[in-house]
Amino acid sequence: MKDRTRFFEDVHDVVRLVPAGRVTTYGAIAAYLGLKSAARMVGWAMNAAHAITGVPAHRVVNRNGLLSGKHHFGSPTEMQRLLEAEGVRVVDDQVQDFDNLLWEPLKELSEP
DNA sequence: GATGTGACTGACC
DNA sequence: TGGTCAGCCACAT
Repeated sequence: MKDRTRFFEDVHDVVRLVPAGRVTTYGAIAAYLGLKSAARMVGWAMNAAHAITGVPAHRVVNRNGLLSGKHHFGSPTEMQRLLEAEGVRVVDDQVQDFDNLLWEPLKELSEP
Protein backbone atom coordinates (compact mmCIF):
# COMPACT_ATOMS: atom_id res chain seq x y z
CA MET A 1 0.00 0.00 0.00
CA LYS A 2 0.87 3.62 -0.23
CA ASP A 3 2.91 2.78 -3.29
CA ARG A 4 1.37 5.24 -5.70
CA THR A 5 0.72 8.00 -3.22
CA ARG A 6 4.44 7.99 -2.53
CA PHE A 7 4.79 9.80 -5.82
CA PHE A 8 3.44 12.97 -4.26
CA GLU A 9 5.63 12.55 -1.22
CA ASP A 10 8.66 12.01 -3.40
CA VAL A 11 7.90 15.10 -5.43
CA HIS A 12 7.48 17.17 -2.30
CA ASP A 13 10.65 15.71 -0.86
CA VAL A 14 12.68 16.51 -3.96
CA VAL A 15 11.36 20.05 -4.14
CA ARG A 16 12.34 20.58 -0.53
CA LEU A 17 15.86 19.50 -1.42
CA VAL A 18 16.15 22.29 -3.95
CA PRO A 19 18.61 24.77 -2.44
CA ALA A 20 17.72 28.45 -2.25
CA GLY A 21 18.78 30.41 -5.27
CA ARG A 22 18.36 27.37 -7.51
CA VAL A 23 15.51 26.18 -9.65
CA THR A 24 14.44 22.84 -11.05
CA THR A 25 12.08 21.64 -13.75
CA TYR A 26 9.07 19.36 -13.80
CA GLY A 27 10.84 17.03 -16.17
CA ALA A 28 13.89 16.80 -13.89
CA ILE A 29 11.72 15.79 -10.96
CA ALA A 30 9.71 13.38 -13.07
CA ALA A 31 12.91 11.85 -14.39
CA TYR A 32 14.24 11.48 -10.87
CA LEU A 33 11.11 9.57 -9.94
CA GLY A 34 11.44 7.46 -13.06
CA LEU A 35 8.56 9.15 -14.84
CA LYS A 36 10.55 11.40 -17.12
CA SER A 37 7.63 11.60 -19.48
CA ALA A 38 5.07 12.33 -16.80
CA ALA A 39 6.01 15.92 -16.15
CA ARG A 40 2.30 16.63 -15.93
CA MET A 41 2.02 14.52 -12.84
CA VAL A 42 4.70 16.63 -11.22
CA GLY A 43 2.63 19.70 -11.86
CA TRP A 44 -0.32 17.93 -10.36
CA ALA A 45 1.73 16.97 -7.33
CA MET A 46 2.71 20.60 -6.97
CA ASN A 47 -0.93 21.44 -6.79
CA ALA A 48 -1.11 19.27 -3.69
CA ALA A 49 2.14 20.77 -2.45
CA HIS A 50 0.37 24.07 -2.56
CA ALA A 51 -1.38 23.08 0.64
CA ILE A 52 1.85 22.00 2.28
CA THR A 53 4.40 24.28 3.92
CA GLY A 54 8.07 23.68 3.29
CA VAL A 55 7.61 22.96 -0.39
CA PRO A 56 9.17 25.81 -2.38
CA ALA A 57 7.04 25.34 -5.45
CA HIS A 58 8.30 28.68 -6.71
CA ARG A 59 11.63 26.98 -7.42
CA VAL A 60 9.94 24.68 -9.89
CA VAL A 61 9.61 26.03 -13.39
CA ASN A 62 9.03 24.56 -16.81
CA ARG A 63 11.75 23.43 -19.19
CA ASN A 64 12.07 26.92 -20.64
CA GLY A 65 12.65 28.48 -17.22
CA LEU A 66 9.27 30.10 -17.48
CA LEU A 67 7.19 30.59 -14.33
CA SER A 68 4.34 28.56 -15.69
CA GLY A 69 2.82 28.03 -12.25
CA LYS A 70 3.03 31.60 -11.03
CA HIS A 71 -0.70 31.92 -11.47
CA HIS A 72 -1.28 29.29 -8.85
CA PHE A 73 0.33 31.33 -6.14
CA GLY A 74 -1.50 33.84 -3.99
CA SER A 75 -0.49 36.43 -6.55
CA PRO A 76 0.94 36.06 -10.07
CA THR A 77 3.94 38.04 -8.89
CA GLU A 78 4.43 36.07 -5.68
CA MET A 79 6.48 33.38 -7.42
CA GLN A 80 8.76 35.88 -9.10
CA ARG A 81 9.12 37.80 -5.86
CA LEU A 82 10.16 34.68 -3.95
CA LEU A 83 12.74 33.79 -6.58
CA GLU A 84 14.19 37.28 -6.65
CA ALA A 85 14.33 37.22 -2.86
CA GLU A 86 16.63 34.22 -3.18
CA GLY A 87 18.87 35.90 -5.69
CA VAL A 88 17.28 34.47 -8.81
CA ARG A 89 16.79 37.06 -11.50
CA VAL A 90 13.45 36.84 -13.19
CA VAL A 91 12.53 38.88 -16.24
CA ASP A 92 9.20 38.65 -17.98
CA ASP A 93 8.27 35.63 -15.86
CA GLN A 94 11.38 33.88 -17.10
CA VAL A 95 14.40 32.86 -15.01
CA GLN A 96 17.61 34.51 -16.16
CA ASP A 97 20.75 32.38 -16.31
CA PHE A 98 18.34 29.51 -15.95
CA ASP A 99 20.78 26.99 -17.37
CA ASN A 100 23.26 27.88 -14.65
CA LEU A 101 20.72 27.93 -11.85
CA LEU A 102 19.12 24.68 -12.92
CA TRP A 103 19.28 22.10 -10.15
CA GLU A 104 18.57 18.56 -11.30
CA PRO A 105 18.02 15.98 -8.51
CA LEU A 106 18.80 13.19 -10.91
CA LYS A 107 22.17 14.80 -11.45
CA GLU A 108 22.96 16.57 -8.19
CA LEU A 109 21.82 13.69 -5.99
CA SER A 110 23.53 11.20 -8.23
CA GLU A 111 27.01 12.47 -7.54
CA PRO A 112 29.12 10.35 -5.15
C1' DG B 1 -16.20 1.94 -13.57
C1' DA B 2 -15.27 5.32 -17.15
C1' DT B 3 -14.09 9.95 -18.61
C1' DG B 4 -11.81 14.39 -18.23
C1' DT B 5 -8.39 17.23 -16.67
C1' DG B 6 -3.79 18.92 -15.29
C1' DA B 7 1.67 24.23 -12.68
C1' DC B 8 4.74 19.46 -19.00
C1' DT B 9 7.76 17.47 -22.59
C1' DG B 10 9.31 15.80 -26.79
C1' DA B 11 8.59 14.67 -31.52
C1' DC B 12 6.46 15.40 -35.90
C1' DC B 13 4.63 18.08 -39.98
C1' DT C 1 10.42 28.14 -38.69
C1' DG C 2 6.45 27.68 -36.09
C1' DG C 3 2.40 25.22 -34.73
C1' DT C 4 0.10 20.87 -33.67
C1' DC C 5 -0.33 16.07 -31.71
C1' DA C 6 0.32 12.44 -28.62
C1' DG C 7 2.10 10.50 -24.21
C1' DC C 8 2.69 9.99 -19.30
C1' DC C 9 0.15 8.96 -14.39
C1' DA C 10 -2.92 10.30 -10.66
C1' DC C 11 -6.95 12.53 -8.87
C1' DA C 12 -11.84 14.41 -9.27
C1' DT C 13 -16.42 14.09 -10.95
